[in-house]
Amino acid sequence: MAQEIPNNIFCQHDHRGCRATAMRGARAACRAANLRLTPMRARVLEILLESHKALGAYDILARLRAEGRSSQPPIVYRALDFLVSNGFAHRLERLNAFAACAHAEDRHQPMFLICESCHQVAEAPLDRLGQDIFARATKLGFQARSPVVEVSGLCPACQGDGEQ
Amino acid sequence: MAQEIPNNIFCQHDHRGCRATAMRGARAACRAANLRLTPMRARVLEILLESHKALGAYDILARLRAEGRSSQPPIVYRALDFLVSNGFAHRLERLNAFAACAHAEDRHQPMFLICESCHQVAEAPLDRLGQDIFARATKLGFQARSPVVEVSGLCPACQGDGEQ
DNA sequence: GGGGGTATGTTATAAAATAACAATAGGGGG
DNA sequence: CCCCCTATTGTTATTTTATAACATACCCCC
Ligand SMILES: [Zn+2]
Ligand SMILES: [Zn+2]
Ligand SMILES: [Zn+2]
Ligand SMILES: [Zn+2]
Repeated sequence: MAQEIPNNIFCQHDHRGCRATAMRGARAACRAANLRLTPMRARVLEILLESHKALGAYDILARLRAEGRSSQPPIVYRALDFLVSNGFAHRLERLNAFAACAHAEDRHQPMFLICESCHQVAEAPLDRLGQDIFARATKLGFQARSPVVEVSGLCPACQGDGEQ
Repeated sequence: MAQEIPNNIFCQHDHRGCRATAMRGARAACRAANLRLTPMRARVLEILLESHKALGAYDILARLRAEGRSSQPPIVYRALDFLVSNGFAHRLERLNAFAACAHAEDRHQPMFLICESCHQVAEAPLDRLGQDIFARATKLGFQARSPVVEVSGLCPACQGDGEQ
C-alpha cells in the first residue's frame, strides 16, 4: 500500500491497536489539560475510532441507541463539540460528518482526503501548505484564522476499480 | 472585467458594474456552451451577485418569494445546481451557502476567504496552491479530484474593529 | 450537607436538502 | 401546424442535520 510515514489510514494496519493507542493518548491529554473525558465523550470518540470513515452525528446517535443508551441529538452534538474543540476529532465540512483525529498528539492543522468510492477518510498534516495558504491570505489583506482543506478523489485501493 | 489584482471583493468597487459584467459574461458563456440560462437561473445568479456575501438556499428562496414568484426549495436548489456545475457559482461548504463566481471567465479552482465578522466572502484563484495540494495527495497515493479550500478570518475592513 | 459549576437528559423546533411526481414549455420532424 | 421528446419548472411531502430551551444529575469544594 502506500507507506508508513506520512499517513497510515489508507494502509493496512492493526486497527484495534491504533484505536487503543488513540484512546490512551486522549485520556492522557485530558488528564494533562484538566479536561474531562467523561464516559459519554469517550464512547463517542471510540465510535469514531472504530472506522476510518467519517460518521454523521445521527450515525453515532444510532450506535449509542443500539447499545441501549438512551440518547438524543444534543447529547451527541455536545460530545462532538468537546472532541472537536479539544482536537480529538475533526469536522468534515463537505460531508457534514466527523472523524477522529489521526494526529492528536500534536497541535496541527489537518487536510483531509476523502475517497468518493469507499468513503474512507485520511487525515494528513497540512504543514507547509497551511503556511502557504496563510501567506496567500495575508497578501490579500486577509487575516486568516482557520483553514479548511478537504480533497475528494480516489484512495489507493479504489483507483483500479471501476468505481465499485 | 475584474482587474489584474488578484481579488477585488474586499476592495471598493462599482458593484452594479461588476454585477452587470458578470451577467453579460454568463449569458455569453451559456450561448457559447449551448446552456440555457433561463429566467429562473438568471434571477438566482443576479441575487447571488447582489452582494459579496454567501447566501443560503433559503435566503434566495425568501427573495424570490418577496418578488412574488411562487417558489419552493427544489426550484432554488436546481437553479443552484445548474450555476455551480457550470462554474457560475460556488458552494461554500463551511457555510452551507452559495456565492457567485468572481472569475467565471476562466476555468479555475477557487479558494475562499470568509470574514467571520462582516460575513463577506472573497474568492481568490487557488493556482499553485491547488497544484501543491494535488502533489501532496499524489505523494500519499491518493488521486485527487476536487479540492475545497476555505479560510475563515478577518477581512481588511474588520481587522481594526473590536469585531463589531 | 449545601452551593455552584459542569455535564447529561428531554422535548420541541429550526435549518438545509432531497424524493417523487405533475404540469409545462420548447424545439425538431413529420 | 401538430406530435413527440426532452428539459425545465411547479408542488407536496419527507429526510437529514443542527440547535434552543429547560430539567435533572453529578462533582468538587467548602
Ligand atoms: Zn487531526
Ligand atoms: Zn476508496
Ligand atoms: Zn470562481
Ligand atoms: Zn469583514
